[in-house]
Amino acid sequence: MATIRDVAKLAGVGIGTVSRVLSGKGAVSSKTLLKVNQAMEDLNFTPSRAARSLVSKKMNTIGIWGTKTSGEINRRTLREMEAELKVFEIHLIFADGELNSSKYPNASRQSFDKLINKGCDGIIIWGSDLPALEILQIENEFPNITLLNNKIDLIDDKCFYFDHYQAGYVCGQHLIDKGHSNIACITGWLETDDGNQRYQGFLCALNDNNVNIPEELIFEGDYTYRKGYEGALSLLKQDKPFTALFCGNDQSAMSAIAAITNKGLEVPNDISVIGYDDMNIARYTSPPLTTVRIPFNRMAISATRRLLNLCYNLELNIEYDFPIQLIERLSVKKLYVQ
Amino acid sequence: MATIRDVAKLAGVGIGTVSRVLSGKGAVSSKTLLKVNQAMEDLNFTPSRAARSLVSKKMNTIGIWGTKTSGEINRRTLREMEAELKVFEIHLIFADGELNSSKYPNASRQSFDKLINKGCDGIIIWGSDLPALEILQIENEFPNITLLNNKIDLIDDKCFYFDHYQAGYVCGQHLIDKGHSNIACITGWLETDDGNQRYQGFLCALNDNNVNIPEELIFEGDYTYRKGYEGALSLLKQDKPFTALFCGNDQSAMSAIAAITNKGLEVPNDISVIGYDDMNIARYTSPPLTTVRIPFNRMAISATRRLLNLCYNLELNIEYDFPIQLIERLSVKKLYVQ
DNA sequence: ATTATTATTGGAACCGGTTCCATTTTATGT
DNA sequence: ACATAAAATGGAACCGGTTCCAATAATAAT
Repeated sequence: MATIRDVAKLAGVGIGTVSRVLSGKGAVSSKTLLKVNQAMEDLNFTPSRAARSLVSKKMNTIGIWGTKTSGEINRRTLREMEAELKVFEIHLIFADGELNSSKYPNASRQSFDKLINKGCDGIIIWGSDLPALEILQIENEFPNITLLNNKIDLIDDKCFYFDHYQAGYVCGQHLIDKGHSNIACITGWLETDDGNQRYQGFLCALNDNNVNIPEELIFEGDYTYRKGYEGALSLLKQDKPFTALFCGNDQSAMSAIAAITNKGLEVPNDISVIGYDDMNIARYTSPPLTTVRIPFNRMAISATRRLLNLCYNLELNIEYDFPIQLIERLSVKKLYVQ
Repeated sequence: MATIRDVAKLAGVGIGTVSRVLSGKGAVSSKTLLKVNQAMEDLNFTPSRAARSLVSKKMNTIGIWGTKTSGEINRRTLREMEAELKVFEIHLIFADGELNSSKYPNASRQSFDKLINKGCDGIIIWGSDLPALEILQIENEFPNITLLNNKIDLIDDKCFYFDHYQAGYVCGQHLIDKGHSNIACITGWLETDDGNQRYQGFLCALNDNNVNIPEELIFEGDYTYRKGYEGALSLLKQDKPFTALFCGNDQSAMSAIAAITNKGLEVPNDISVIGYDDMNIARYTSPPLTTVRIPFNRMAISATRRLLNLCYNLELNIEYDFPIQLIERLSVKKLYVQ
């Protein structure tokens, strides 16, 4: 509740001096420094965010935006992002328009305008809901954006993403290396870029090894438990036997395993299953899940830092390379030819 | 970027008039209203949050605070809370001090002061990390708080919680109703109130039915997958056979089932398992998980609304009663005495 | 000792809203 | 038509910081 003028009066100095102490910029003699600090202490003074924002035209707030996929944002990831922000007293808010951009063309664009104008200093755009062209347009007017899990060549230095294609390839190759050639697939959400990429990579691995996969053994999922379960059930019903199953993420892999097990089959003895993400629970399932690990947190942190650099002229370290890693556990088994 | 003065100039009126149009309070003739609205439209005017906050002394932001348990905050819950807030253009921020209050006494209290002074208008305190006495003290100085998953009698109208005791009781009773009398338990995190309550309720049910449970069959967990897995392994190693297992939450139940299965036993044929929470995945496990459903989202929304009422003199509807519900699936089986 | 530099300091002006009151315009009553 | 009440309006003052510059004090140079 104490203002800078209260502090100035108590310390017997001018408000300019207090301001200089606050910012640490500008010369202040050591005696005055002491007096002012004491006064601030005595009055339990905290500078008003609002007043600061008013003059600096910075909200000290950044937003996360992403209509579709942000539902799955991991709380741990958010916490780590916040830890980065807290150092600079920046707030993190959710800038999701619940408006779907395809349903209301320009709606998302408008919500962006408002946000960037008044709501926050920069935005992390999560996922690939917005067409690249629109993002480029936005970036042109408002350079303070960063892309997470999306890649646009023209602004590559603001993009943080994995090579999902390669990760998908690794999964496919792994199943083949283990001797499988009758392989089924429950895809991720194909409306998202990354869902598509991991699927294409997987397909490419099979192709490179001259393994082909009948259409009936491809089930289009959407990353949910439900689709994983239903997908496995549906695949099992086809008249095409398979010994291995690639799932677009761990969630669908887990529920697919449940479905397979509930049908009286065994993983991995009857069917091997490979997931994608390495969720926490992946090591505590039955059987423990073979999957591909994505260092998502590190990526999110770099996206955050890049945005901080953009918004507040900082020079935090950033990384752009996020290697994926195959985690072999017990849900994929070597197939010996009888 | 346009200010209220720009609008006033363009519309040919005074700034007071524009302000009146903005707030909707105070008399404005219909012609001026039209002119002003047109000017705002033309200039794509959005009032500055910072300027508003400066004079209103409201940050239009509320915080969520909770050091320990907030790690598990469900993203869906957060989204629903935000939907409530968005209507009033209120931001939601995380006010977590990562400081543990027991490790740094008063640290949490201080972070509170700062937050309430300058950072946000009110705070939802999640869980029971802070001692009741301290919360009461805080509430005395800063009435704009709301408790989620915590109960303090003196400020009951600001508390939103379940009867975890009763829910625990229901779980215990259910196992007994199904004919079990050799029952093991992997507790939730006993350092949290709700972890304790569900455990005590469970114990009470057994006691009321004259079932007693040897100490060896109680494993102290902490809600994590890891402890669920380790706990089940540890219980299995004791020399005390049991036919049913109560777990403090679904996560530990799931990993306990995995551990049991990996040891070559079957759920529910050898051991019945009951969980707690009804997570999304609970219906897609093998076997599908019997559990108790907690309408957490509804509770969080009421806590949010109550806080809105407090902070901004609103009168949104609130509910205080959140009935729990036993969800019977297949992980608990009726035991027939041989 | 005197002047030129440099360090320190105080405070007016400003950021963009809201509040409030004096003033002008319009409507109502007789 | 005139007095009076009510409606509409303009803008100064303010919220609590930052910025910037003129004024003053301290130090160095001649």
